[in-house]
Amino acid sequence: MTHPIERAAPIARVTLQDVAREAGVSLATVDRVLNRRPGVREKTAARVQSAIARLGYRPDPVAARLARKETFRFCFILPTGTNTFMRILEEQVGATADWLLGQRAFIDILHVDVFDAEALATALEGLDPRYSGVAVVALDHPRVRAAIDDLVERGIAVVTLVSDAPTARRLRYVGIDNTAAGRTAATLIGRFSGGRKGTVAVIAGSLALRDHTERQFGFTQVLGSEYPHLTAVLAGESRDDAAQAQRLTESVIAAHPELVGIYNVGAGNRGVAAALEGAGKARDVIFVGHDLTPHSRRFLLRGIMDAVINQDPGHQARSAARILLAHCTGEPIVAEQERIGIDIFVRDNLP
Amino acid sequence: MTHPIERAAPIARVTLQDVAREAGVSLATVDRVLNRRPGVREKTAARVQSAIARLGYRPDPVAARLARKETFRFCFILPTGTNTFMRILEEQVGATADWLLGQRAFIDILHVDVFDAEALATALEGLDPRYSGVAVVALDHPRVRAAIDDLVERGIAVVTLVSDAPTARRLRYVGIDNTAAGRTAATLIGRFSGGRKGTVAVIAGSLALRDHTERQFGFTQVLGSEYPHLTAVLAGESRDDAAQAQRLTESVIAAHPELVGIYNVGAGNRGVAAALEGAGKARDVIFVGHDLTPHSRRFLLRGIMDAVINQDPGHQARSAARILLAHCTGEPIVAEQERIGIDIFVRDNLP
DNA sequence: CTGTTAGCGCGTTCAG
DNA sequence: CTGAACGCGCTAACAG
Repeated sequence: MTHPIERAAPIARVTLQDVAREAGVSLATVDRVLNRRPGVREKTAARVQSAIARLGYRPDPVAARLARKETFRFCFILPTGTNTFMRILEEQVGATADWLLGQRAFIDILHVDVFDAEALATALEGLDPRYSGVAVVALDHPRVRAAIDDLVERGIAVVTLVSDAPTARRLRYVGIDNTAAGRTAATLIGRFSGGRKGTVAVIAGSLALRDHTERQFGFTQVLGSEYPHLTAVLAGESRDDAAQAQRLTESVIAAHPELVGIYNVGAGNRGVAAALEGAGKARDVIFVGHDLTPHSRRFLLRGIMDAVINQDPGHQARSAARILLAHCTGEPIVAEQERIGIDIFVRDNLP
Repeated sequence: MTHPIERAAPIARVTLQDVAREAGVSLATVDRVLNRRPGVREKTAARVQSAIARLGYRPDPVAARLARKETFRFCFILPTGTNTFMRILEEQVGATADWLLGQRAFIDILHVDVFDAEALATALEGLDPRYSGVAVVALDHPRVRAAIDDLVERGIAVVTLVSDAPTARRLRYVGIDNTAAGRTAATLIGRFSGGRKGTVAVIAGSLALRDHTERQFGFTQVLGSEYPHLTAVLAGESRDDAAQAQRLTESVIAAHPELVGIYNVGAGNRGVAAALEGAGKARDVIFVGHDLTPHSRRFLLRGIMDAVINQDPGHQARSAARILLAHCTGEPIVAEQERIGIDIFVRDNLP
C-alpha cells in the first residue's frame, strides 16, 4: 500500500507575498487586481493574473476577514404569535446568532404579525438602514414586494425565510417548495389509504398565505389525478389556531362519516388530534400535517398522526445567516448545503 | 415600531487586550489561563477569569486560526468498487476538500475493499502518523476496532463514516441509525401495502456488514410486530452487486407469486428494478431501497420504486470534515447540525 | 499608477 | 511565574 500523504498537495499555502514576488510587484498591486479595484495598468494586471494562475493562489478568507474591520448586522423578521414552529425557529435563530458572533456578525429579531401585510411592509420600510442584511418570513403582497425591492435598492441583502415573495428581488428564498410539499402529503395519504374509497379533508391555514395555497394546490393536484377513489374537501381556514382547527375537524368528521384522511396545511395539529381522539377516529383516519414539534412528535409516536412533513428550522436559520454573511463578505456558498429539503417523518425515523 | 438596532449588543468585540487591561496583567498571561496552560498562579488566574466573565469575552476563532501556523491533514478511507452511492460520497468528499483548503486543512482519499476487514485494518495500521484525523467507512471487526483504537491512542482523531464500529474509541459516528432506517422501510412497505396479505422479500447487501444487518433487524422487527399480514423472507445476499440482486429478485418472484413488497437493504437497486420490470411486476410490487442516485431517482419517478431511504452523502462528507477540524482546533460543534437524518424520498419530494 | 507601512486579534517565542 | 515583541495573511490608509 502506498502512503497517500506522499503524493499530497504541498502543505504550505501560497500567499499574497508569493504572488507579489513572482509577479515582481508589491502587495498592494496584487490586492488591487484581486479585488478589481482601479489604478492598475492592463499590463501589470495581466502579469499578476498569470502569477496567480501559475502559483495556484487562493485568497485566505480567514485572514481577509480579520484585516477587514467591518462587522455586519442582520435583522430577522419573524411572525408574532404562539405558533410552535415559529417559536422553534426563533430559538434556532438565537442559536445561530451565537455562532455569528464568532464571525463578526450580529442578529436582531423583530416581530411582526404575519397575517398583516401592511404591518410587515411598514416594518420593512422603517428598517434601520445600517442593517447589511435582512431575513424575513415574507408575505406575497404588493406592498411587501415593493418594500423588499426598496431595501435591495438601498443595498441591503434580503432573503425570504420559510415563506417567499417570489417576484421580489430578494437574494434568495430559504425554505421548502410548498407545492411539492402538498404533493408529498397527497402521495402519503393516497398510498396509506390502500385503495379505501372516501373523502380527505383539507384544513387550510390561511388562504391569504402563498405557501399555504401552494400546499393545497399541490395536494389537490396529486390527489385528483393519482387517487381517484379519494375526494378532497376543504374544511375551512384554521388561521393556524388549534381551537379553530379542532372545530373544523369536528364538523368535517360529523359531515363525512366516510372520512379517510385529513391534511392539515397549517399549524394547529393539536386541535386536529383532539378532535380525532374525541370522535374515536384517531386510528382510522389518516392524519398528515406539517412541522415536527414536541406535539406532532408525540402524535406520531402514538399513532394519531401518520406522517409529518417537516422543514428543518435549525437548517433554515443557519442557512439564512450563512447566505447573508457570504453575500456580505463575497465568499462563495455551497449551494447544495443550502437547499431546504422536504423532510418526511414517520414514527420510525424521528430524530 | 421601535428600531431593534437601538437596543442591540455593542458592535465592538471584547478583545484579549481588554481582558488583560481589566485584569491588570499581560496578554500572554490571559492566553495561558484561557488555554489552560501551566505557569500561572491560582490568584492571578482567578483575577483573569473574573475579568473574562465581567467583560463577556469570547475568543475570536478567526484570529486564532490565523495566528496558529498549524495546518491539518485528514485521510478519508472509502471503499473501492463502482457502487454509485460511494462514488457520490467520494465526489462530495472532494468538494469538501475544496472548502477545507480555506480552513488550512487538506484531505487525502484512500481506497480499500470494504468487504475485507484485514485489508482495512492493514490500511489503518499503516497510515502515515502525520495525519491529524481520519474518516473511515468502517467495518465492525476486531482487527479494525483494534486498528482504530490504535490510531486514537497515537492521538489521531477518528470518525467512522456511513458504517460504524460502535465499540471502537472513535470520536464519533457520522451516519444514520441503520436499525431505525430498517424500521422505517418496514413502516413504509407496511403502510403502502394497504392490508394486502403476502410476503415481503428482503435482499441483504452483506450479512457481514453491521449496517446491513441492523437494517434487516429493524425491518423484520417492525414488520413482524406491526404488520402480521406480511411475512418477511430473506432472498439472499447481493453483495451490493446489481446483477446478483437481479438474480435474487427473479428467483424470489418465481417462488412467491403473492409477493407484496421488496426491501433492498444494500446497493443494486438497478438489478431489482430490472427483474421487476422483466416480470411485469414493477407497479404491483412495493419496492423500497436505499440511497438516492440518478438510478433510484428515475425508478421513483417512473413508479418502479415507491420510496427511497437516503443518507445525504454531501452532508456526511461535510460533517465528518467539520467534526475532525473542530476537534483539532478545539472549536465547538453545532451538534444538531451534525446529526445525519434518515431521509425518506417519494416521487414528490425529490431534490 | 504603484509601493510602504501599520495594524486586525491572537499564538508563540524569548527574556526577565 | 510573567511580560514584551514578533508574525500569521491580508486590507487600508498613506506616500511616492
